[in-house]
Amino acid sequence: MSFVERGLIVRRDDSASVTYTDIARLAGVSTATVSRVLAGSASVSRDRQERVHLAAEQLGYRPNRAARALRRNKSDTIGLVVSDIEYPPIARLARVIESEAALQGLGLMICNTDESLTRQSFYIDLLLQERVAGVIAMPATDDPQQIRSLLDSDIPTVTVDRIVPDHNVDCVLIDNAAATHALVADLLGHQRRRFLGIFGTQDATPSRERLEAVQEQLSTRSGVTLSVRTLSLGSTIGIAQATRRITSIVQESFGSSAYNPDAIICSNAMTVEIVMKTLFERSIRVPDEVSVVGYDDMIGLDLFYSPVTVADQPFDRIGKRAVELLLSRMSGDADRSQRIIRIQPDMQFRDSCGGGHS
Amino acid sequence: MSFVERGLIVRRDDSASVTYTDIARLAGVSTATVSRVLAGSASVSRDRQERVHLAAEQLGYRPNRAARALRRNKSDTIGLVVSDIEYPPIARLARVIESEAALQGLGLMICNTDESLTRQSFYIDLLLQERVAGVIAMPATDDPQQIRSLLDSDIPTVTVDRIVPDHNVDCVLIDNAAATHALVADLLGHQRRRFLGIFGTQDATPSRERLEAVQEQLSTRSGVTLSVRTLSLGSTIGIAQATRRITSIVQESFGSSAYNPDAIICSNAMTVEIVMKTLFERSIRVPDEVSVVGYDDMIGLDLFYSPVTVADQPFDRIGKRAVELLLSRMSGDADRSQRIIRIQPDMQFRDSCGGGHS
DNA sequence: CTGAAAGCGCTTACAG
DNA sequence: CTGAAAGCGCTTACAG
Repeated sequence: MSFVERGLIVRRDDSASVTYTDIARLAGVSTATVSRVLAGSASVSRDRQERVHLAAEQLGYRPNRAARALRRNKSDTIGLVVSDIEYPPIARLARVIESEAALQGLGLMICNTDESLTRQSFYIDLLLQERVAGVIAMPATDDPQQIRSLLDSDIPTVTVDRIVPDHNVDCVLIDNAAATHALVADLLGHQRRRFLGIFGTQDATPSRERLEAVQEQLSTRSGVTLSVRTLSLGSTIGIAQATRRITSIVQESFGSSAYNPDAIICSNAMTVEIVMKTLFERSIRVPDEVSVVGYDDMIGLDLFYSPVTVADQPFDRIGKRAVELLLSRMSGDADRSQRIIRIQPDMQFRDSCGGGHS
Repeated sequence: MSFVERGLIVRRDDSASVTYTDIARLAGVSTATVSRVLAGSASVSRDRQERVHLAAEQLGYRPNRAARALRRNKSDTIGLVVSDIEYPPIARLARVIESEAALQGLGLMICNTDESLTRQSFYIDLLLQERVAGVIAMPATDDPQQIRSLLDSDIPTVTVDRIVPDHNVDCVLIDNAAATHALVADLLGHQRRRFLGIFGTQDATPSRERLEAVQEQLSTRSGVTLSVRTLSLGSTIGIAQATRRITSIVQESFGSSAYNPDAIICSNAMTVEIVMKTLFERSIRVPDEVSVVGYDDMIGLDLFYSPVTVADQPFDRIGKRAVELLLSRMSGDADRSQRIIRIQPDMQFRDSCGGGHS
């Protein structure tokens, strides 16, 4: 072990670990050769290759990722920046990305922003300090300024779900217009005429595209009305308050002098959940009195008292594509234009729309 | 910037970053002093402290975590080893741990094992390569041999949910006996007499403790029967096959010549979901014909066609305690005996048990 | 309180 | 194909 010959000035406080020096000595080669063999890079004679591999194994060599990262100014870790890992579709995204990253020997660092721009900046800074090899992000907003330091770095970045207008970031997201059209068509097919749309922040791609699509689709219909409520950025109000907000939107929408929608479009699965709960508590029957549809599937949604029709975002496929794009950027082709990949939604027609898919 | 004076042998391929050398020069101090100031360690004159902080700010200094990790042989990252980040209670655990870690400036690396011992070993090795500052793990089994290299390292480790018999690992988990007693008591209160228990691998703490508790509690009751089915370790069969297994357990349990339970105890929320789905598809009414209870709450479970009674594991509190224990281990007191913290379950009595909590 | 200097474990341009 | 050597950006024991 090299510790026997290390200077005495600084002592390691943990059990000595095996280094290239140890392997080199045992294999009778230089550390440069050890590096070449273990990195599988430059060509080394077969004989030496074997000796190095054997020595490494005998000594139980374990690479030191920090040393490698320092030398190469790039770690073998990628960062995942998301709003909320607890949101089931995002958990699925994380799972897929983690699994693909592991295949490349890359670690995955999770960064949960709660859609707070402050936390988002904090995490981007942390990832820059870490010199991560790449970042997959679902930024709180589409604003490039909010992730400026990441864009200005040379760290390959791919966004998911949200298009940041910058040539340096690819994006993978579903076809929100197609998803919306399918949902609205199903509602119209069930003779729904009074729509209530509950959408998220218009500072991010999905809710903006979805709202636009609904408005466009309904604008040509006569006798059909649309009432829209948008929520502000998650961070600015917090989850508890968002829940209260949605609950009150639903409550205010029903009653003798209210809008009384016969269809509610919810921009995500949490909204679906809150809406369904509020309707249940107020004994407003789904789908008899009102249809409910949403975006994003979630485990159990098909077992609700009225199974909910949704346009699922297939985050397993989205995650895989995102990793593909990221790896491609990581392996060099950095100076090209922005790639935007659209994935088709996975429609789940269930009873909440009116039963018997139209 | 220091790049102007760096040797020419190796060129940085990215934009030059600010280092201690730059700060030291601008502040007119040594790099040692810069380190002392920015690490907030040894005492430095107020005057120099200010100059260093000012210089760091002016230059837009960003620490290099790899360099620090290499020098200290320990990174500012902790590892989280879990079976499946997509399982909602675990997603919550990850969220809490991530949030607590961020408060300490620690990154969180996610390791998803799918309960595969191979993947578990792979990830432990990765975390060792990373020289993580600590690990919180939900190991696939209680067997210390499976995480031997982690235990043999000097990396502080805390387990969650599963007790690994080794003095070097603290553990935080719920009081499985109390949870079980509460569930069984509720079932008995609703005159249930024919129990079917579907438990997970007996190689891990929770299912073992729960099964023991059920058996013990029912053994003193006359006229009450218990049929037990246990599933093997997740990895050995995979999720799809586990689903099929549970589905067929339920299907085989009902029919003229079958056991026909009037109460099903499910060892986790995924089992609850599969059982509820199978019963729904077979039109077996809950709770009229059979009660269903489980462990772990999950969003939406209260909106099921029959809201499900569960003993929730409060993973937010569990996660916080785990981080506390880990930080305490990380700050030194490593050579003490194993600490085991029991958290009380959070009972959610709902209709699936028979309505109107007994 | 402070600085000069060594060294953490790798990678790689250079010179054979 | 191979090795000697420099250097990545920090931290810290040592000597003032």
